[in-house]
Amino acid sequence: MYRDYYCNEPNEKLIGQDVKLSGWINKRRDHGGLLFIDLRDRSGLIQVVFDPDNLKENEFHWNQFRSEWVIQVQGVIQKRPEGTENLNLPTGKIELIAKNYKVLNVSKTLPFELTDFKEETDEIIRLKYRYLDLRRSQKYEILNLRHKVVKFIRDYLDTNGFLEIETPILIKSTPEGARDFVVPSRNNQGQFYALPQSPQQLKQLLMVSGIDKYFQIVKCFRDEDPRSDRQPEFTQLDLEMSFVTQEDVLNLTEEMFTGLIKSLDIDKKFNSPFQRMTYDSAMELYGTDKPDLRFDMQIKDFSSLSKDNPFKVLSNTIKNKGVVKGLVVPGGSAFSRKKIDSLVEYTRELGGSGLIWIVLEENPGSDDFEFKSVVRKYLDLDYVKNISTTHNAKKGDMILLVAGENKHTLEILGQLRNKLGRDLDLFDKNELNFCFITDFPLFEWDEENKKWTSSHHPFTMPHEEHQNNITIDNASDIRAYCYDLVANGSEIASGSIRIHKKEMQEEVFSILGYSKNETNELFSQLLDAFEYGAPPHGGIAPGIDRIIMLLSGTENIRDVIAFPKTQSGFDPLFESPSQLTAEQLNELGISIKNPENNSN
RNA sequence: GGCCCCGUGGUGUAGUGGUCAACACGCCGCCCUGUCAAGGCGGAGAUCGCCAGUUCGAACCUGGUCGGGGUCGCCA
Repeated sequence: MYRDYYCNEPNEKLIGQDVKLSGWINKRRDHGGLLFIDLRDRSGLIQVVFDPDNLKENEFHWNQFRSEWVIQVQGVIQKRPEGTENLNLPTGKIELIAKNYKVLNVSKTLPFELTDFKEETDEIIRLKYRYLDLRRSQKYEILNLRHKVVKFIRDYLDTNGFLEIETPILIKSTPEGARDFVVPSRNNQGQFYALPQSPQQLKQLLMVSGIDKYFQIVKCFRDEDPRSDRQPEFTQLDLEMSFVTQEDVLNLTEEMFTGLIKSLDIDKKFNSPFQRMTYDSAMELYGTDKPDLRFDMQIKDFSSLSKDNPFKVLSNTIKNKGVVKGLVVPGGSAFSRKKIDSLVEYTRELGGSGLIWIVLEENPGSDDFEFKSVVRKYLDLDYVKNISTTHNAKKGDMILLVAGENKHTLEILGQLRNKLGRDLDLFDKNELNFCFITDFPLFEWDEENKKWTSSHHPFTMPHEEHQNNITIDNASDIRAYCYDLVANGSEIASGSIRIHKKEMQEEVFSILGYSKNETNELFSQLLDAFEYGAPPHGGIAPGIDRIIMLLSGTENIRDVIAFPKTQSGFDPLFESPSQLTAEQLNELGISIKNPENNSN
């Protein structure tokens, strides 16, 4: 036996007892004739005292000890002498007096320090030595949190009658959605599997099988550029239920998330019940389908007040079927000119033609209304008074206006709103604000490829009133039983009620531009199944990584994944992706187009 | 693919045209029996990501390139 306790377990009740502990040397304080070490494992630290009077001889003398050596110590737990307690440590009132020890392994000097008080080492170095980075307590806590979340979900869904079922990782490439990661087949040269972007069709087939309630905590793969909240492989809780309506799925989701957060001992407050908002109002009020509702500052419509304005930038936009919309920034008059200019620049980076800012000046002791703006000479006082009154802007505030096409204008203002929320500290970092966004459009117009695409995925059920009229002509009007769970401006889960009738599914595919042949080729496994009594069904898929980000307060998805990849999809630890040998390529029947990229 | 930011001993930083590239932590050695981010003294360790250019002279300026981060496109 290597140990009797984890390092943080001994307490005053064990005083006088003989115990054995094992762990890493976190820190060594060598006083010449006396050595203190902090012995560390995943649970924490305990101070061990090496005093020559108490120690047996050993192959290593204790003054050879170095950081990160792995040792086993046997000794007696002792109350620390008066005045030497360390209240920063849970074990700070006691210490282990070493009587015997064994060096289980030595360690080279680490490439970076694990101490918490230093500034963070460059991430690429930490990823290369991820196994060392993960020794740090903050990293362990995140992995522990992740374990608890997944454990809760499994228990909760088990209690509610769900079956956890595995689905294949080697499946078939489909043209919809993200780029696939592909795997060449040796037995079928020239043919490829694809890794699932999600087990979507498989779980629907399980519903046809009568499984009724399915879930899986499963890796999904999308060969698209990573972001701070996106990795090429990530984990979803994929779940599906038969004989359910949208309301059933949302209620289950809400109950699960509420129960989850309550089960965790974390310092976060959250709203209950969750808010509900349609996609259309989210876009109109917040300029995004994932609004951060921890703060207000809704987008306001200034169009009708601006349509006759002599300032052509405003009136001409309205004439050309555009809009003038904007934000009232509370206390915005305190912004420096430099700060305002950076907002204008930010708007341009987002593709906006410009940002009109109007600072309503604070005039203590006077009722005079005055304002500042770079377009001051084009704007009259009455207009500014008018829009201020209508949209409740007060002295000391700033009005920001964007003129242009409606959707683009809203999206720009949505991003500006998020930036201002961050810059002005408008929200409480310890708050979790959950909201279901519902009634997404079934289709979206893809301007680049001049075709309709699914806004969620092609298996989404349209609302009843559109079900008998799924045509190209009204494609933009069709709303769907499709929903997202959004928290603090981040999409946490996404789901829908699915189509379960072959004819309706075929109508949707035809609007997406698939011929009958293509539909059969790519989706016959699902369409055939629908002919054998497919039940109504629907589900949702929360992103596990994002849930952990939210709960742990981290801003980067790499922090919640044990072995993540960089933004270029590189794994610095294994140095993958990597080349194959000539024999491997030959066996797969693959030749490399640019041999200079493969020197094997 | 576009845009923005970053790259200096092992780690984190300073250094914006001119002698041996500075500091902290870490590391090595010596001293030290109550420290806990121990302390004291001493020491080693960097051709400033890479390539080219400008210049009498480049860590510093310019161009390119590689790597990292953020973001837009992309992500059914």
